Amino acid sequence: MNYIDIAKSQIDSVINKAVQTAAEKGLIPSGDKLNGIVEIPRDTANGDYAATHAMAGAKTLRMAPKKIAELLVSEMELDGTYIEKVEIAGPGFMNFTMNAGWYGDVIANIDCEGADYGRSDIGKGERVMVEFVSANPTGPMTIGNARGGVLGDTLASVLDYAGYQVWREFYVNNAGNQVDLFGKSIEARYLQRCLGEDAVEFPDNGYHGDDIRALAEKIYEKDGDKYVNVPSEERTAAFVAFGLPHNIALMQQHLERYRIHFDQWFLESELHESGYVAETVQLLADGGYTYEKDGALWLKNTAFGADKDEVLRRSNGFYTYYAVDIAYHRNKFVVRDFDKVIDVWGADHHGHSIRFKATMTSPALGIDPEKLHFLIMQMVRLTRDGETIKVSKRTGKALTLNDLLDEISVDACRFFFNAKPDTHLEFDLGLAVRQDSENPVYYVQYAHARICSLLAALEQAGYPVKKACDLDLSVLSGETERELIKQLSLLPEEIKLAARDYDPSRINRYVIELAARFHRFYNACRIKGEENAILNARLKLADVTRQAIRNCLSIIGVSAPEKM
RNA sequence: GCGCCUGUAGCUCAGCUGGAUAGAGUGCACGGCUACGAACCGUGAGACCGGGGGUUCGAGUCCCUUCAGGCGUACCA
Repeated sequence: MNYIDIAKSQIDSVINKAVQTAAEKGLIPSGDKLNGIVEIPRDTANGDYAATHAMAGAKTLRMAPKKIAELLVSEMELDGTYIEKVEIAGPGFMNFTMNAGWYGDVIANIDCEGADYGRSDIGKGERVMVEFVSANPTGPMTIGNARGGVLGDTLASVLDYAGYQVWREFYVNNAGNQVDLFGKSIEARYLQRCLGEDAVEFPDNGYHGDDIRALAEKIYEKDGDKYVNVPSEERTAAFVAFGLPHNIALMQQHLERYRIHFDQWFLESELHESGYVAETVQLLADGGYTYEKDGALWLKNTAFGADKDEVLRRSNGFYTYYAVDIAYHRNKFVVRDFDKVIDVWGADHHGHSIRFKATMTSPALGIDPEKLHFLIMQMVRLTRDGETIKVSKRTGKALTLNDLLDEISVDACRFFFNAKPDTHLEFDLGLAVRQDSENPVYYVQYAHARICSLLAALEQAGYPVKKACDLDLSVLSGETERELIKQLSLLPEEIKLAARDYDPSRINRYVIELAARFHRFYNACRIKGEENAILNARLKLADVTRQAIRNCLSIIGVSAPEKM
């Protein structure tokens, strides 16, 4: 249950009935619905909820906002609602205060829903795929993947809570140019290992990382110099066949460490081998959306509104990533029939996403482009002592995800990287180690641990937590108590908004505020030693807060420790 | 040049479909455990919301323009 919705809809209907009554009595010109909204005021002095209808209706009713508010309030029927009182303030706000019954029911509801508190069915069981990370298997994952991983995984959890049927997928680029380069890079290191550093030149644009040397070394340990005298093509093929599975297994291992688990690792090679890429390109050609130029096959993407055309098949006969991507998305929608697909991409792909969206409108593909959403996350800026560090996988200077996890706990890392997608995230390496004490994740975890020991201590003293329905929760009328309950009531709404806006970082901000309000309550209100009615009610409040924090941390993929 | 993202307190960032006196955290200065966890709480100082126009009862939020930074604009992915 969403007690925000309940309160808002009650207020909305009370206002609309008042408008009708006033119109019937001839106090206002018409009984049309007024356009205002019901919102939660920042300042608690302005009540629990505020309605703007009187101000919004000033023009159509040709009356002063305050006058309208006075009229409406005098015609309001509050019986049978959660509303305790209505006050008029400021330029014409109608401020509503909820009664103790509402506050009590918020707690009783959480008590009843438990681990499911926050769930809703706005997703209606639609099947949604979240494709994320999808890092090239040519090297280790970077700090950018650390961000994309948390973003995708947490978004998937949010969508799950919002009632979608979620599928997590990793797209493995195990074919194409970069893989060739990968093979040639290992080849060069291998030959250098066998014949000496100066024996062969390292390929232009090759992968310079130490991981490539390590792969060459592994091959040498296993097979010695048996590849020195075989044709280059055969040699690189063997190295790729060894290197890719090795790297993919490593990525899986590191992502599991990062608490990310995919439902599927989809291999690009399958699209080639099944002939699906060729078939998809043929569809576009048959539709008349392609042309040949300089020996290559081009897609008339400008016909779909893009700013440029794209090469689908290079003059050397190989398909481009673009053609393969089209085939992959056709597979997602046409073959696997997902209702919605979200691709989490870095900002360095945003130009591609715009052009790709245009391609998706092609009638030849049979895809509804509205079902595809790109979540573009901005780059992580790595700095050390305020200076920006340029990172590149090719030069091998990137800080890897696994290195990062050696320094920072998974909890802190996941919490830190669950930031708003469209902000440029700054990550200071000098601060990385200190991140432990600075990261707000510990603030939230502390609140959880605190509640756990509190409940344990009180239970030991003979005060176990009771069921909400056996308690008189109306005694929770203090300011810190009510502020905490209000925050608790907000969780289902927050998850809904996070799902709607594809912004799982809302959960971070929500749970920090929830922890803050608990700490405030805890400092202001004693539990032990109070008379039984108050003791039991406050204990219950602490208990449902623990539950809500737990649910949030579970969405973010952060542990909820009972002791710290 | 064109396209996308960003510009809010010293620093890192919130600000929901326009709403009341622009908020946190951190840092700084103070104060709070003979009381359920002080990894906590409270008080104070700190903001021409990048600049300039416009829309209206009302703009950090919408529109135009301008400046600054990031990322794109490959027969790489």
